[in-house]
Amino acid sequence: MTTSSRRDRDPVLQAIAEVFRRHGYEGTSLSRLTTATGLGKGSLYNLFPHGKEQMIAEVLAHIQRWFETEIFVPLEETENPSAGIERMFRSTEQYFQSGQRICLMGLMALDGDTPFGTQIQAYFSDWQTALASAIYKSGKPQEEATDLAEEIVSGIQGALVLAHAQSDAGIFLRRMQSFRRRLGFPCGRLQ
Amino acid sequence: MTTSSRRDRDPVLQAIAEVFRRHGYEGTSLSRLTTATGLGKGSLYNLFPHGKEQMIAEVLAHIQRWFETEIFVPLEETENPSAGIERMFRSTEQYFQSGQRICLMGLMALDGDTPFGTQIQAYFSDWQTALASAIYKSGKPQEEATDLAEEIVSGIQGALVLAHAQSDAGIFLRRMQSFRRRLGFPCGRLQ
DNA sequence: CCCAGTTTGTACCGATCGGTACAAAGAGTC
DNA sequence: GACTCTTTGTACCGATCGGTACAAACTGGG
Repeated sequence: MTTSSRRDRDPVLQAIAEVFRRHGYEGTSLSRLTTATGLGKGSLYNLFPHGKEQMIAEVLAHIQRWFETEIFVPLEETENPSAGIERMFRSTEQYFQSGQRICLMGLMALDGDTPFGTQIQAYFSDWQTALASAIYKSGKPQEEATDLAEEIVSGIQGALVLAHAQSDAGIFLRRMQSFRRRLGFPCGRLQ
Repeated sequence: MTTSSRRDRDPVLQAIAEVFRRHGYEGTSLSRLTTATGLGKGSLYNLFPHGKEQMIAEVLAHIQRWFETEIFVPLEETENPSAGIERMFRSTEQYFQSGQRICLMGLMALDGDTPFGTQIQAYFSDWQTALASAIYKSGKPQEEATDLAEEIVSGIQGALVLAHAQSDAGIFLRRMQSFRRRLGFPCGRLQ
């Protein structure tokens, strides 16, 4: 551990994540990873001794951590639930680059038999729980809060799918506005 | 063309489609296809001379055709828009096996650089257009009809993602009920 | 029953897969 | 500058990839 090691891991991990997002787990080959990161196999296997599986595991863990600290915790802890929810919308729009970026958790959820089922499950249920809690605190009855949270969390995933299918980021942003309206946030009616 | 040829294509195509659904395009290997179909490579390349790419192309075309005749056209042509919409919900629930089955179009939309972008685009915009038309005919203003159609089409995709992530088909069915409610269909409030 | 045409299994192709071995190069310490 | 320890590029591994060649087995029509 002379110089880099820890310091250089993060940007490399980010580049790797983007490859997984674009090609899925099985479509991500080591050659794609070497070109995307600019590192040779030697360096990659030095940083991630267990290869592809360690890479995807660390990428997923990194995503989970980011959402946890940046979105889920603020959602649950805020004393101003509306502000917390609005912050979630903004962070989400930013993270997914207004719909141009895919949700790797959602992609992995569809991909079938990964060994990360429980991790993916936790990601989505954490999100929904945190959001439901904030909506509940904002004054809606518990039952409705849970239902709205499910609607929004799944709706975000669907918006990403549709936006990507149509190559139209506007769809994603429009859906996000629709969720705000649904929660009674002031943001103007349609469009 | 002595016996089978045309007749046997369909069940084989169905088995192939299931493999694509479970593993994505890049994750679908010829060995998986041979075991899933029970056919050897020789037979597969006899039915689909251009290999994997022809298979996925025919699978997508088959899906497109099915939705077109079974859902989109009835949606647009019905004189009773509410009945047409309810029929769409039922067909959709049935097709996706109450959320246990994945939407291959949605998966391909996420998968990135496929040569089927326009086909995928058409699938979703056809769906949205047909649904918006039915909602409009049911009495909602055009602007709202378009928005609701976008909400529901993307919402279905998101419901599939979430249901698969949580291994809980109930999520999908609950979302579908929510859409019905949203359109003013009688189906009881929450749950 | 024979024969044209089809369907099938098997062997094989070069390319690429994920992963390993290891020697050369780099970098911090003294 | 010599000595560690880490990082890197390269060559190589067996396995599998998508795809082809082709002879044997099958099939219905005459």
